[in-house]
Amino acid sequence: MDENGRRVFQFFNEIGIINQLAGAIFAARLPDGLHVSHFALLNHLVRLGDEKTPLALASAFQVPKTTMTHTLAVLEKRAAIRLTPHPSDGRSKIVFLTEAGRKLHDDAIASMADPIRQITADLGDGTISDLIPQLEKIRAYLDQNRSI
Amino acid sequence: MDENGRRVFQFFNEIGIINQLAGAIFAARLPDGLHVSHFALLNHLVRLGDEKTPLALASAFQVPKTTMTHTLAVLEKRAAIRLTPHPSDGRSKIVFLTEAGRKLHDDAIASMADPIRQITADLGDGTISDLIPQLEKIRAYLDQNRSI
DNA sequence: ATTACTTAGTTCGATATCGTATTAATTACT
DNA sequence: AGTAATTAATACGATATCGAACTAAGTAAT
Repeated sequence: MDENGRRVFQFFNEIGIINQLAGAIFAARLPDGLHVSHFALLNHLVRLGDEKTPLALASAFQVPKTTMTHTLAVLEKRAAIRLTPHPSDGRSKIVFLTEAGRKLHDDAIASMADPIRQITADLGDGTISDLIPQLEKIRAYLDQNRSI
Repeated sequence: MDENGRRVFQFFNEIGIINQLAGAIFAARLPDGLHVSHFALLNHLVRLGDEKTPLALASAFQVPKTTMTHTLAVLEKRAAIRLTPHPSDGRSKIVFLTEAGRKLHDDAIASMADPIRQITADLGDGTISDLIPQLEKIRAYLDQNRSI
C-alpha cells in the first residue's frame, strides 16, 4: 500500500473510532431499550419517508435482509411501525411509521439534545460543519460503488 | 435543537453511514472468519504496541470488559495473541501479539489493498486526506470527553 | 490484622447481526 | 399454459455485543 493508500486507510480508521465514541455517547441516552440500529431506522423513515419495503430498507442500510427482518420485528412489537401486505406484490410488505413511532423518534432526538449541545458548544465553530459537504461526497461515492 | 445542533447531528449521521458502507466493503474481504472487531484489535496492537491489559484495550475501544474478554478469547483460540499473567497484579493479564497474529494482520491488510487502491484512485486527490487532521481533532475531543 | 471498598476479569443470560437454507410469489422463456 | 429462474421474506443456527452478577486480588482505613 502506498502513501495515498495509507492515508485512505487512516481516514476510515478515524471514521470508525469517531463512530464508536459517538455511538457510545448516544446509546447511553436513548430511551428504554432502544438500540442505535432501531433509532437509525426510525430516523431514516422520518427523514426520507416511510412506505418502504423491508428489502429497500435493508439495501439502504447495507445490512442483510435477515437483520432487517429482526429490526422491523422489534419495532413492530413496540408498535413504532406497522407492516402491511404490499398492494401489488404478494411476496412483499410495506413499512409504515405509526404515531407512536414518531413520538419515539422525537423522544430519542430529545434524549440526545444535551450531548449534541455540549459538542456543538465545544466544536461547533465550523470544525464539524465544514466537513459535511466532503463527507457527503465520500458517502455518495461509497453508496454508488458498493461492489468495490 | 438549533441549526448548529442539526449540523452536528448530520455530521454523525454521515459518519455512521460511511462507517457502515466501508465496513461492509472491508468485511467482505477479510480472511476466513476474521471479524472487523478482530481486525481492529490486531491493528491496534500492531500500530500502538502490544503488552496491554484487557481492561486497557476495552477502554481504548470503548467497549464493555465482557466484549473484550470475548474478542480476546477468539483471537487467542486462533493463536493470534497470547495472554500471560500480569507480573505485578494477580488480577490482571497482559496481551501479546504472536507471530501468527502479525501474519494474520498482514494478510488482512493485503486483503483490503484492492478496494483501498480503487478508492484511492477515485477519491485520493485530497478529498479524503484533507479531512484527516480535522477528524483527528474531533476524535481526540470525543476521546477526552467520554462522559458527555 | 481486620474490615470495607475498589478493581480486573469471567460467567451467564439476553439481544443484535449475519450466513445458509427454505417458502411463497413473481417473472421469463418457450 | 407450463416450467425454470428470480425475488421477498422468513426460519434457524452461529457469532458478536452487552448488562448484571460473581470471584479473586488489590487497596484503604482503622
